Amino acid sequence: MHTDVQIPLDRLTLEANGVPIYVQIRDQMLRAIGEGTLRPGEQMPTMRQVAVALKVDLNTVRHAYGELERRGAIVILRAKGTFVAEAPPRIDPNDTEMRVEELAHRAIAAARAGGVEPAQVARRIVQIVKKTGG
Amino acid sequence: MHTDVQIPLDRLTLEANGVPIYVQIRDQMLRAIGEGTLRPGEQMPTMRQVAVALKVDLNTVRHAYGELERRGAIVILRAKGTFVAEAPPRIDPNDTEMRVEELAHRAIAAARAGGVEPAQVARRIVQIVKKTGG
DNA sequence: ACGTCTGTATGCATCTTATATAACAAGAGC
DNA sequence: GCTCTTGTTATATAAGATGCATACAGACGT
Repeated sequence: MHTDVQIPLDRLTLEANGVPIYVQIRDQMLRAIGEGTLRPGEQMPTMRQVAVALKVDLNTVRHAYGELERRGAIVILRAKGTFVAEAPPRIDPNDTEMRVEELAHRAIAAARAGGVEPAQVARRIVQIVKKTGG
Repeated sequence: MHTDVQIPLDRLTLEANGVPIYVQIRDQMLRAIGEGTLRPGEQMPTMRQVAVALKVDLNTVRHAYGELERRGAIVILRAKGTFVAEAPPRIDPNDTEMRVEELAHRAIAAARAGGVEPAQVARRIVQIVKKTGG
């Protein structure tokens, strides 16, 4: 095997700032996916690859990947690997509505906690999506 | 006794994202100080005020304040209160911008993972913020 | 002196994080 | 079939984070 997914492996870093390791991994991966550094369907770095690269325990990486899966960002396939999730089919308009609501509130909370104007984040989202296609 | 320091107290929020509480408090305070919302010499919210406002243990707040002191951001005076240091650590000018970038990308990833158009979430954010004030 | 506000400190219980080790299970390729 | 890779699970251990309760100590205003 040599389909090397090292693109995001090199960017992975850990800071000793009190933030749990699995949170740092989870958030950095999430960002990589949002950026398009990792594209839908693409293989993610192996749990063991990440564990070795960051010198952390396999279970810690699993914790991070588990959260990403619960959020629908990735799909974990036993014995095959983990992959960036494809856009799931959304048929129920009501379901979509609620999801949007929740996502919006989450984003607002995150922005405020980060000392940032939510509207600014919203504008940036539109900007990025417009440029990258969405 | 009423020199109200509630300015930053209202802005304090806690997210259930795996980041330790004391880290969230520490970083939000650090930012408030760095961007001048809390000015040098000004009194900080009392540890107990923060504890009550966030419904968190006093020791947890103390942990956060302890780190702020070690970083030279604040000065703790027993029985008197805690105050913003005269020369608090400067904040990276690009900090806000980088944070926006991070938040935007994460939001995009979260939206797509939920099968939702990021732009739709962005619109809803603006809508909510406009109504609620922010 | 007294009461009240401030930070400081301790003990205990509980949950979470992280590591280390080890084994197990399923797909892919030879 | 065998082997390699991948994720999965389990156990033990240590350290850290959080809460709750309780107490202590110093400064200040009256």
